[in-house]
Amino acid sequence: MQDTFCLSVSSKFSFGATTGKERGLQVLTSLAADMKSAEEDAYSYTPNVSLSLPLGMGNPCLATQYHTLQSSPVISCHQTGYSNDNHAASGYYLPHSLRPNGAPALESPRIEITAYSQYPEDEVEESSSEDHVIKRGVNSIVTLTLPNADGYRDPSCLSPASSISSRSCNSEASSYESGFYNYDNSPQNSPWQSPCVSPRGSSMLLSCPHASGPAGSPHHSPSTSPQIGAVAEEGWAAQPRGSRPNSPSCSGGGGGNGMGKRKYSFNGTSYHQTSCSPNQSPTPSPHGSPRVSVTDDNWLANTNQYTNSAIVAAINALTTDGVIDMGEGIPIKTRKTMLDHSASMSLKVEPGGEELGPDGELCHEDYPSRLALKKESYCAGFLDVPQHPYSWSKPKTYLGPSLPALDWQLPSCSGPYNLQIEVQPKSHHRAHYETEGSRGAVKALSGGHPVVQLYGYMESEPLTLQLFIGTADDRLLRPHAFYQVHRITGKTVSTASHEVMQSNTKILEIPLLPENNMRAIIDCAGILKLRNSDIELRKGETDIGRKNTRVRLVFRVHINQPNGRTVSLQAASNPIECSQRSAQELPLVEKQSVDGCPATGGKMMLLNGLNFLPESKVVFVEKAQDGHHLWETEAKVDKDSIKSNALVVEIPPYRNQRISSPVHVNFYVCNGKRKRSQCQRFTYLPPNVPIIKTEPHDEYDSLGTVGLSMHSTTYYSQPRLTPIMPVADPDACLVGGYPSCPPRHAAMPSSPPSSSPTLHDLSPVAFSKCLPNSPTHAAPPGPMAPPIQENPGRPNLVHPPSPDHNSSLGMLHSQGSPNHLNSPGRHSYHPIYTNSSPSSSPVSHPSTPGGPVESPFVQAYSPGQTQAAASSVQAGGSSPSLLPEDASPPSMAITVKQEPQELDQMYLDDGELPQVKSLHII
DNA sequence: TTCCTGGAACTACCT
DNA sequence: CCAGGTAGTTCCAGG
Repeated sequence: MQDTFCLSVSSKFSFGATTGKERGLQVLTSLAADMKSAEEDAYSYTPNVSLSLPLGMGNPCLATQYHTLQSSPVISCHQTGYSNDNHAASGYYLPHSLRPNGAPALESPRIEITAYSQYPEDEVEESSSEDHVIKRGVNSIVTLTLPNADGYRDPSCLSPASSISSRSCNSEASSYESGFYNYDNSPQNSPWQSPCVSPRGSSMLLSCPHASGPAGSPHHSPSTSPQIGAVAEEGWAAQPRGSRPNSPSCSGGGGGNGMGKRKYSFNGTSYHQTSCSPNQSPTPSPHGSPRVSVTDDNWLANTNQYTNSAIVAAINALTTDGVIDMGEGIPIKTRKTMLDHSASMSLKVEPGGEELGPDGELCHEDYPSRLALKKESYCAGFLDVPQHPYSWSKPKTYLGPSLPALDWQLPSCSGPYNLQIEVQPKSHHRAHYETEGSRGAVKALSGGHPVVQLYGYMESEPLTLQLFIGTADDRLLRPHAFYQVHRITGKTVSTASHEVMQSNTKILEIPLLPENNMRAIIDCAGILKLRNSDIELRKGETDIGRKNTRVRLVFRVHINQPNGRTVSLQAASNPIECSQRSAQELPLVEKQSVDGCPATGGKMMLLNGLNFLPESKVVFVEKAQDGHHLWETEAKVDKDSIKSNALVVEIPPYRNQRISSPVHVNFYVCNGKRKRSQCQRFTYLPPNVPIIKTEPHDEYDSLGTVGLSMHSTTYYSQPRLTPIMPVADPDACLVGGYPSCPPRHAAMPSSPPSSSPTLHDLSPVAFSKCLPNSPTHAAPPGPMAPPIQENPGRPNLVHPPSPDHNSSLGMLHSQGSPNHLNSPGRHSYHPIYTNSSPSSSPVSHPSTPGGPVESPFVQAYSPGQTQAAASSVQAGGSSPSLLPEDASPPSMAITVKQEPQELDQMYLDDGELPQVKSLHII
């Protein structure tokens, strides 16, 4: 953590110093390195680390910083709200843990930053209890120069690639680039919001003292963005990419790889890009800002979210102030850039015809000459969006700082609310490159499109459903660095949407209307693939693009509560394979009729999926934590029953017929060397244990009981698990392993909740695994944030968790629960999850811990509670009962930071080693 | 004309 | 260092 801190700080400096592109790069690089180290540390699971983690789950450091930067101003507010009022809440995002720890000033600062990011210092001060901390944080934040950090990642990554391609400009790239800027800009923070919102937002903010003043500043908010811009610039500098040209140049085809080698020398160029990018993104910003003001206002009025947005806006306004402060650390140049970007980038306005005029104009204006070319596209993008009854005008606001970072793990249900994916997306969707045309929207197996519905929401105000592309690996769910959601427009698209950049992640915002039963058909979301080389060049980026081709659609909804709190729910889809090749060659197991059976085996299991061949084999394997194969056997496949999409296998007897507790193993379908499906979970049960059937949708429930994996979920999750397993403790991950998860948490240290979040990051893997639903998600660990956020200034309230399901559970599910999707109704989640959740919860969420059901949230908010909860959860939750094995300490004891989850598996299978960045044994 | 798609060529990298 | 294979990225063409 400390390191992290230092890093961040350094980054700032760098920033300041960085004026020089190259230097900036270097700095960035160094920072990145630091960042990584920090992350690793976090993973390592040091208390301190844990703290850091909260910031950026996936990329904690970076992300965090980003947020921080952006958020910094905001943060103060939030904190106020959250932290002050809710310790728990704060913990939630913030690292209570820190406090618990006694958190050194350092830590606390970070955390807060990360979590909310964005409060004006003033606000911070206001915050009472945590104020001190917060202030520190703020200060630190300011000092941190978060912006820089942000800049790093974002800029580098996105901008480069995206910016380059013309398309990129338009679509994703633009978004990307914009994203950079956006990030900061990110609606929330940024600019546009602030502008629009500000007025109302201010009012909103009023609730939060902090906000008040600032509101006016909204416009200023951009200032905040500037920071970002600065970052971005530098980052960009790193990458040259003029545009596609570069990439292509790199290689004809494979160029991408080569790109990685691209040198910063280009930076200068990149710089431009950066600037450009902003422009591109600008569209958004420009539009956004102007429009926003209008729109936002409307929104605010209309939606709760707005409320949030309003808050955000207020924050932004404040931020502005804050920005200024921050500005100190940042080079003037940078600031300007940032500002611009922010403005431009922040939002892409879509649709609304309303915006069209303005947007288009704005966009053009903002854009640099270069952009001009692309401008059209951008603008077009905005304009294009089909109108809906529902007007988007102001959407995004809520993105604001108050909202949890994208890498935070959130529950899918809380109290009466339950966000579910009613219709899951197909397991394969070929993502398109910026150099390609769109490959259309993600589709559902049925041929339609994914459907998401929010249950339990009885208000008349529409809400905004956020969608972004998340990872599908074992680690905690977080925005996928190599993929971005791509907004699809056209006659065939019935759902309105608009893009927003948050951090480096593009978010598609879709209206959830009461008249539609709070149900949205996701026919407007495609997936953009970013060149690996572009992303890997980002500072702070630790993930590897190669074979990291699985993603999940992550949906979020933020519901404002009468008490001022905001309930944030998240649901992640089943994994989606995005590569052309794998989609054509690799077998895929989508469903398994049985999750487990007695050790004697002999039962038949039906597998549904894709690419099954007559020569397909089904192999059951059991790996030790260290990855060693303990057992492997080929199951008998009923050749006669093999179809491309289904096959029947006879479950082989387990090596030990006398197991006293469930044993988790994996199995996969193999079509040949290197052509094997992801590992699926399977549990051998003691003779007297009832067999659980996986039913496609309900599984969770059953699982809950047994802790068995969920079928569908399993599919992908397993893979992840697999990787993890080898490394850390597979078991933990294993479905059955849920218990294990808890243990981990426990192990995790309870580190104070605060820390926990961070920690979670580490543990995430485990979590993810644990979480049946979304293996991927695993929301886990660390970052799980309580579903409910308190608004600034508010006391910590506890939300009654949803009675139905343990809120905590729900939360867990949400993320992982693609399965859930199927059964919309099912809110209920398995306690098991809860257990798992605990793990996750421990950290951030109280909610998670919520295992306890209702109060999870509360816990989350109150640090103390959180911890307690977490621990309790873990301990109790771990459901030792569930699986002794899982409980097996090993899992708990060991925390591994893995790289791309999937990768791990894949690599492992291939012989490639999953990368274990660090393995800590507690 | 634009958007989608499906296929496949190219190239870099890994084994 | 070379060959074979794999995977990422870019192109092309048809609906």
